[in-house]
Formats: sequence, C-alpha cells, structure tokens
Amino acid sequence: MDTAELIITEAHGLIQSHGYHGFSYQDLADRLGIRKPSIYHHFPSKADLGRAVVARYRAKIGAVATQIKIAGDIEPWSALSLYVAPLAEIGRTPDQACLCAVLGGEYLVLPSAMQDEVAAFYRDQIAFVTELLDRGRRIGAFQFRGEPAAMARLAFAAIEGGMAIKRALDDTSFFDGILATLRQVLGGDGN
Amino acid sequence: MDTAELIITEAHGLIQSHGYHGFSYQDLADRLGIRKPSIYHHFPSKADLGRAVVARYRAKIGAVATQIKIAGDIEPWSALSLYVAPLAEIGRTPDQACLCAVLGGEYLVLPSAMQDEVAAFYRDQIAFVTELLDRGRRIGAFQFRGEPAAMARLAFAAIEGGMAIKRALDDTSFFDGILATLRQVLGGDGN
DNA sequence: GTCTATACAAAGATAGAC
DNA sequence: GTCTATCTTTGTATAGAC
Repeated sequence: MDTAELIITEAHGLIQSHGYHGFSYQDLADRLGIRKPSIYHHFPSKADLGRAVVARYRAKIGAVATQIKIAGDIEPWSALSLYVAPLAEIGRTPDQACLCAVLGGEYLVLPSAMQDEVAAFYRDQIAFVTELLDRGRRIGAFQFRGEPAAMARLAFAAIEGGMAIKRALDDTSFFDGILATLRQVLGGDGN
Repeated sequence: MDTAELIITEAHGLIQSHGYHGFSYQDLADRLGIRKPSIYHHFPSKADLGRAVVARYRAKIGAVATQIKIAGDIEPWSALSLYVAPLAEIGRTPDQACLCAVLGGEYLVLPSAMQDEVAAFYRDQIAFVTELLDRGRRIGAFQFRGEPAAMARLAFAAIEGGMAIKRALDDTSFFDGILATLRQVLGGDGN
C-alpha cells in the first residue's frame, strides 16, 4: 500500500477515537514510524488530510449502498442488513464510532472542506435509507406509518447517536440493540 | 450572577459550538472581558471547568425529569412534551446542540471527570425515558412493541444523533421532524 | 478577585539537505 | 520521499503584585 493510503488509514483510526482536533501530525508520525515533515509531503495541511479521510470513508460506505442499488431487487430486509453491516461492526467495538458521528460534534470548527464531506455523508446516507424504506414498504416488507424520508431521518439519527453513546456507556451490545429496535419499528419481528 | 456562574455559562456556549478541545481560556477571557489568569482563580484547570459545565447541564435537564416524576400522574404525552421541550429548543437553533451530543464525539479524549458526567447524563436520560415509556404504555397512552428500555435507547440515540446531524444539514426543522416521527412510533398520530 | 509577566510544551507548518 | 532543524502561534498553567 502506498504511503498516502497508510497515512489516511492511520489518521482515520485516530480521528475516530480522538476527534479531528484531538490528534496531531506528531501522533500520526509516531504510529507510522516516520517524521512529521514526511507527512506534509503527502498532505500539505491537516485540513487536506482530514478531507481525504472523510472522503474515503464516504466512498467506502457509499459503495455498499451503490451495490445494493445496482442489484435493485434484493429483498428489503436483506438489503437493510447488508447496508447496516459495516456500521454494526464498528458499533460492536468499545472505542470506535462512525467517523461522521465523531465529526458531527466538532462540525462547526472543522475546516470547510471537511464540513462539506461530512454534510454530504449525512445527506447520502439519509437519501439511501429513504429509498430503501420507500421500496420496502411498497413491496410490503416494511410496515410503518408516515413518510419514508421522516423514518429514514429517525433511523439514521439513531444510528449516529447510538455510535456516540455506546462508547460512554461501555456496552458493546448497545448498538446492536438500537439496530434490533429499529427493525422492530420497521414492522417485522426483526430480520 | 457571580463570576464562576458567568464563566460556566460562557464555557457552555463555547463547548456546545466548538467542543471541549476547540475552545481555550483565551476565548473565554475575550468573551467575558477579563484576563486568562482570572479564570484560573475560579477553575484551577480546564478539566475542572469542563466538569462543572457538564454537571450544571446534567442538573438542569435532570431537574425537568425530577419535576415530572414528582407530579407522578401527568398524562404521558404531556410528560413527554415537557421533557423534550428544552431539547427541542436547542434543536431548533442552527448552531447549538445538546452539550453531551457534542462531547460524545470527543468522549475518549475527555478528562475522566468529564467522562463520568457525560456517561451519567446518558444513563439518567435513558432511565427516565424508560420509566416514562413504561408507565405510558401501561396506562394505554403509548402503543409500541418490545421493551420500554429498548425503545428508550432508540429514542434517546435519535435525539442525540439528531442534534449533531441537524447542524451539518443546516435545517432548523430537522430536529422537530425527528421528534414528530418519534411520537408517531410511540403509537399516536403525534401529540 | 483581578491583573502583568512569564514559563513551558505542543501544534501547524516551512526550508533546505540528502 | 524522507530527513534535521527551525519558526511561529497557541494553549495550559503559575508567580507574584495590586
């Protein structure tokens, strides 16, 4: 893997646990076993690096959604499980959280390029969940009242909020519980 | 109002928008029109101040819950509205968020006294909502399936998550929408 | 209780050699 | 592409006068 990619990976981990303002190029250099100025060769400023980290994460999570959309006829409950899988994995760890759940707290003091990426992430995800819920209910798989868009916002807010809360409560099953309750709300007895 | 209280108030505002690591005693001094060392007279360290800010917020939100519990026979939908009112007010602003929604992102790099306060806040709130939902369903006001505790966790996660997301989406009605959908999930057509 | 002055460390960043 | 050396600013904090 090339160095830039390694830097992004390590930075992702640091932001996820420490926040954007909670990590420094020095932390990064220590973990990578290189010197601070070497990082500047790849990312001329911390804001550039931050933007790259969120952009890659957005692309990664977005790719899952895209694959589900391409195979347009996946059974809605399965599609939901597929979509939620990478988030659930993060949710089961004691110290990680969705990158954008962490950055949401710092939003107003983020470099503007990062703000744009974070906002785009939220919008993408809510749009995808909206589509999924809409189709699922039309087909008869989901049963909930109200607008799919409204339910999607609730679901996504709970996912992001759950990520933040579970670390403080030190309960690795907290997030899975949120997901299970969400499934129940969507009308089945779960999966 | 005494100076310590003024400092806490100003610090609360700064943390709410900038996060704990995003504000300094200098920022605070500028806003208060005093000098940095004067703040140290009241709060010997930034961690002390941070703890005091969260403690006061926790007491404030907790007081609402306590009042509702004392008057034990309030109609559940009204009790919910009362409880949610101060949060809804924050939610309607473009740049504020629940203090603990912001601090959740920074949780792992918070001074441990602050971590304790934040975790206690989450626990308090979830416990209160659990009680409220439980009683409400017994009485027949709410109609949802599953454990009250599970539904309370979902509701509270959505509240905290919604606070963070709405700032990025720059949509002042986003949070009210979350609340409305939550009411719908609890079984009525809203209020 | 508030001030001036200052210590000390860390952060973001650049210059220029290899 | 990575290094050493260095600059500048900011952040947390203390000493001690008023």
